[in-house]
Amino acid sequence: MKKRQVTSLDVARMAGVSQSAVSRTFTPGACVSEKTRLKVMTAARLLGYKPNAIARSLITQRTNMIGVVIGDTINPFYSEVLEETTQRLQATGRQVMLFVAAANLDPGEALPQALQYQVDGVIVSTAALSPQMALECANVGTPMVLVNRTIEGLDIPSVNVDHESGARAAADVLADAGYRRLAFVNGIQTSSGNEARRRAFQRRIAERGLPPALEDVGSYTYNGGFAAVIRLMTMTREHRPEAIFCANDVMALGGLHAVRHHLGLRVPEDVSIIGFDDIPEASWPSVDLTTIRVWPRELAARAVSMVLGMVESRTTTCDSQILPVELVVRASTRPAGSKASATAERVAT
Amino acid sequence: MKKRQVTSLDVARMAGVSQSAVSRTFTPGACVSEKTRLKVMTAARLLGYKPNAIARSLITQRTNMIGVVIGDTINPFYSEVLEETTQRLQATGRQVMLFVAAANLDPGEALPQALQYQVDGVIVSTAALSPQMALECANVGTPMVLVNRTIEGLDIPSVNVDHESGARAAADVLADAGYRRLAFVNGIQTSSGNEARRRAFQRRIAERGLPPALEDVGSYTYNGGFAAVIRLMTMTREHRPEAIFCANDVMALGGLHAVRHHLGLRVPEDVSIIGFDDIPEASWPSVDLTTIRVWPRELAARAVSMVLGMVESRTTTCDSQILPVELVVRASTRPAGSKASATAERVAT
DNA sequence: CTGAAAGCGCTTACAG
DNA sequence: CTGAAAGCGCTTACAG
Repeated sequence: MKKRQVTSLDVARMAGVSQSAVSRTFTPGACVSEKTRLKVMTAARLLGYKPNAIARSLITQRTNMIGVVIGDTINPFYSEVLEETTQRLQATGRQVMLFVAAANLDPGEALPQALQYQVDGVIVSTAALSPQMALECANVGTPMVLVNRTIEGLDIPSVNVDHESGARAAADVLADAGYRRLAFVNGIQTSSGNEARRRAFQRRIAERGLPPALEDVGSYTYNGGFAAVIRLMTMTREHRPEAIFCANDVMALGGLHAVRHHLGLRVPEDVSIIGFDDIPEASWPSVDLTTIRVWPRELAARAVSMVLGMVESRTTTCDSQILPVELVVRASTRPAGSKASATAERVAT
Repeated sequence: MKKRQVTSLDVARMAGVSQSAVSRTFTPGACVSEKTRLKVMTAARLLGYKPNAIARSLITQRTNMIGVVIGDTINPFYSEVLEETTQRLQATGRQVMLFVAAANLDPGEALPQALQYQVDGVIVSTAALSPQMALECANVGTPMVLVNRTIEGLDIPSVNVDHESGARAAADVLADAGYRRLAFVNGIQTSSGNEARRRAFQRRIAERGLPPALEDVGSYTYNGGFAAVIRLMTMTREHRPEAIFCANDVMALGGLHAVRHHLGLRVPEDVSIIGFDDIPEASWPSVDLTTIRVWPRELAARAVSMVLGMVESRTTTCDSQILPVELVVRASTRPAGSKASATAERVAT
């Protein structure tokens, strides 16, 4: 059923011009007389001709495709990153070649595949990513930008939220509320963002004179957070944390539900919970989660202009960026003293 | 910084064989002696050679790329469809070229773009899609499958959930509970899925001897559902609905929150609410939404095998499929009589 | 402004 | 099994 493609030669013959003339007509800014252009356009319309982007890519050495690899599409945070990335790329006439890394695992063949398809650049937004992959990319000279992560030892351009300020703000909120026994629920421990949050949180706690926070792992998922919080909350009374900071909102949501509906305890009376991301669900009245707000769409926007900038200027380097975050105090944490401030305060970064 | 590409010719020279030999080594199932293969592989490794998929596509007339156009990535339902689609496609060595249609609008240039890139097939999962676009696709002979929608007058293969049974089940639940004044919140009225649900709901209501349901529109979004339900619930007492069926869960969630937290009313005591999709949030204890469960991943899986089947067999037609749905009774609807059945009942389809 | 021609990097009959 | 050669559909110097 696949019909033979109509090519520029077909159009040329019908229009009575050379094949070059057809090509020029479809190349913005090429020299063609109005008369020729008209002949070509009518013939093209009649035949239903559309230039073959693959053939063009081969000769121009540019595909206008950007590889986008993403880890966890189910997390609303990454859904927004993906949507914004794609729309921005489309707006500039680029195509996105999408790769989803199974369950936050190393994207494996994604990068090599993308490179075989000669993508002009790559945006990687996935917790797990082996340095080898990244190196391979660098070797081919394909621009790459990391979203919300870095790779130790490699100087790859990235856009990150300010993990440290966010984690410090979380520590401060809990310390201000007078808690002493805190806990931290890791996402994926090999993720650079997780590490940044964990370290900054522990350090700030120490600065505030509190004992180190207990740790557990929730693999960045709802169920993982649910289970981790159950484990923490069923410890003996002397160990049980008074407040829990989860490395992302999805886990915090799981934890919140575990506490309220599975353990039958109250938040924040029995335990405070704080998340990271401020996904839409966090502000639902029935949830009302204290969290650290980030701007996923801004993250995406920066990443897109970074890759495109590198593609245009034929570089593989550019300055990394760090975006500010904002503490959003809601009802899942106990306020400092008696005055409950439910307003969002800007975090100095 | 972009280095000159390593080509098969470079490898051939280093290995001391013809360029054809190199090509054969990288073509599964081609005839190459073990000796040649070894020479080629070592040279390739040394040079870091990877076949250029674009050049290959041009000559083989097959890109192994599938275009995927999606409407609303933020809706968890479509996130799952997208994730499953992509992973399945990747698993067969295909690439996905992603298009996201802004805010459920007509994808516009998405299809033409995809066609210029010579995608082998297209999976379209977006509420709005102009028939012209679809026709254009058909004219090029590119296989296309629609997910959860159809196009009136065109016989394009599709995978749909059983909108009708689902809507009937919703009508029955509400009629069984003894309600008389019902309402339906449309998603997007130009969406075929919305129409199917609306019509089946109204028809079933009539069959049960109830007056027609009031209607409003919520554009398939949380805020849209929130606003629509507020409008419905602030009507005069004699018009105000006793139960509301929303065309998807996202709107139902908005509606639920509007009722509980904005209007300060109780669900289901003051009004029953029922959704469609059974997204993860619907089963959160604090939500507990009665809904119609569908299987987004199964939808995606079918769509993928349909396109791939057509690609393999060089057809553009295949049988459409309809997947069953299941009523999930939770706490947002009043049970029939006094015996609350909180278990899921299979809907006959 | 226009056309003839080379060439992007590959696959695949074809002849050996 | 192997190599020389044609050709996929385009862009772009080059000469006119």
